[in-house]
Amino acid sequence: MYRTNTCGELNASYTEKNVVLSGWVAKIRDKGFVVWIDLRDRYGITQLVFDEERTPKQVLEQARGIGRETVIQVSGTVIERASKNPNMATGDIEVLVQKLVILNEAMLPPFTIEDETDGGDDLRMKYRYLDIRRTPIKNNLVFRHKVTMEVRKYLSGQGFIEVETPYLIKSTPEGARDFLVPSRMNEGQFYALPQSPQTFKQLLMVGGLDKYFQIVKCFRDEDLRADRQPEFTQIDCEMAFVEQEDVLTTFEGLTKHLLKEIKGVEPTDFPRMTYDEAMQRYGNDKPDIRFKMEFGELNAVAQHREFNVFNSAELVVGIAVPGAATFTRKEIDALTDWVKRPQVGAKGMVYVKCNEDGSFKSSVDKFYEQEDLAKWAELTRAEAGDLILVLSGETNKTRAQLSALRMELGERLGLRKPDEFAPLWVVDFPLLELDEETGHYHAMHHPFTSPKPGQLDLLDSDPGAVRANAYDLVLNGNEIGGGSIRIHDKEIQAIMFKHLGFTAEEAKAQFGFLMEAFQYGAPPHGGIAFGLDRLVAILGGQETIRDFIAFPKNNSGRDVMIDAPATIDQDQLDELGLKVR
RNA sequence: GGUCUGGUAGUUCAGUUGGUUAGAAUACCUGCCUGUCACGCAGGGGGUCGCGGGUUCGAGUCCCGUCCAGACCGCCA
Repeated sequence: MYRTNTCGELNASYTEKNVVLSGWVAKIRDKGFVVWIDLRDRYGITQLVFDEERTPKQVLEQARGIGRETVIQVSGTVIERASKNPNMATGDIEVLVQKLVILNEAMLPPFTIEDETDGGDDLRMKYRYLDIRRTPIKNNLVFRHKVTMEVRKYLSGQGFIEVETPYLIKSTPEGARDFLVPSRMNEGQFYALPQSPQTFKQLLMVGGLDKYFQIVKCFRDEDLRADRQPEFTQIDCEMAFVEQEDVLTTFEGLTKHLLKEIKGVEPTDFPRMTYDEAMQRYGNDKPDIRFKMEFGELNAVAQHREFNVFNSAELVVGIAVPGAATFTRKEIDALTDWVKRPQVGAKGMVYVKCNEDGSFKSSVDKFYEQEDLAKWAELTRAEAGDLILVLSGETNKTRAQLSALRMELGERLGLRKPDEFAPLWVVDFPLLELDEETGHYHAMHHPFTSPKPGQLDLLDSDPGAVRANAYDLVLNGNEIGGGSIRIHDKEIQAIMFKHLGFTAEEAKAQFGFLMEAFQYGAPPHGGIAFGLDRLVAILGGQETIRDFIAFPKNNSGRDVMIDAPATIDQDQLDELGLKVR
């Protein structure tokens, strides 16, 4: 028997009991007459004690020579500590060791296995199995387990069943790039790994399963970010005989359940905002509504003077930064430089300080009267002591720039509190989006999304104006879920494909199986998919998802631990009929 | 595809205007220490300054190229 107890459970009630513990040597404190070893396992740390009076001499010497991260097994007696440590769960006791067995020696680890490690990200990823020994990472993985258990519990309780769908499927030209898998038995042909189980879950609805979910890996061969991995996990859901309202209600329920069970918070009903409103008020389709700083459009009160920058702009829009009138000229210049960086791309920035005495001091005093600036303050809901920042230019770009500035300031001013949760639904997304490079429209969500009733005719006259039965669940400035009511009619699906630039032949080749299924009695259906990694990270109060994934990829899509991707043998290539350029 | 930041001891970092033998902390090793828990004290070992080229009397420092890492833009139906 390797252990009678774990390193996290012993306390004063075990005093005088004989126990066997196994774990890793986290730390040795050799005080001469006495040696302490912190023994660590998944459950916690228990202090082992060896001394000159009570420990066999040979065991004491053994303890002195042991290295960090060695795996050991000890037998001994639980005793009350002479000096207790109230900061640890097992701090009242220690184990007086009589026998020590080295189960496996360890090389010196390249970084310290402590909560605040000295290891950088690169090293931690290379030795991820050591990183996982650290409490913060271990806790993140346990936390993720809790979230997925609650998801399964809740959805199962609501009558959903979990169904697995295939990972080896067919490549589709739309959307993200596919990861491809060559088929040995069908030389020259390839499977693709699914970007999502979209069509399969729709076919499950045609199959009559009615309520489906799956916690499932999805794959997209696109560049990574702090919150984006090439393989990631979705909570994928679909329901039959539902309208948008049914889906929103069901998954607002799931989200509330998670917030309650995981974070102990009970939010009110989630606010809803149309896409257009979100863009107008926050310049963003996933607004962080934990803080205000809402956009104020200033065209009407800023385009009647001799300031040509504003007069020639499609949009003049500002935000009021709370309490920021005290910013120095240097700080404002730095902010101006920040919005002028290529990543943001603003040409310049106008500021207005709202002084405590009700007067205004701005960078455009030469052009505007105090009463003009008072109107700006009114429209941006600025109060005395605030700083109004104004950008101008082409509408979409300017909104994106001001939104980036708003998020940055929210971050800097500490308004994006990780323990506060502000969910909302963004609804009525556009059905189509114009690709500025090609001049073609493509589906904003995906090609199976249904347009709002009665808007089919608009597809020809004004495609950009058609709204979809599509919705996103937004939490703290992150899209954590998105879905739609799907098309379940073959004719409408055919019209959609046509507007997306598919010929009838292409549509049949790519999605003929789906169109065919629709002819055999497809029920009205819709669903949603949550990004589990992102959801877990946000619930855990962090924005980077890597520490909530056991073995994540780095910035360039590499697994630096196993060193993948890698080249393969010529034999393997030959067998697959492949030639590498 | 692009923008920016970084790469110096096992690790995390400092290194001024280009100037003598490249430092600190931590980790590691040795010794001491009668209750530690970030133990303490004394001593010690440890460097291809990412790599290649250039400028210079002289390069960790400046220039060019390149590789690696991170953040972001594009991209992510």
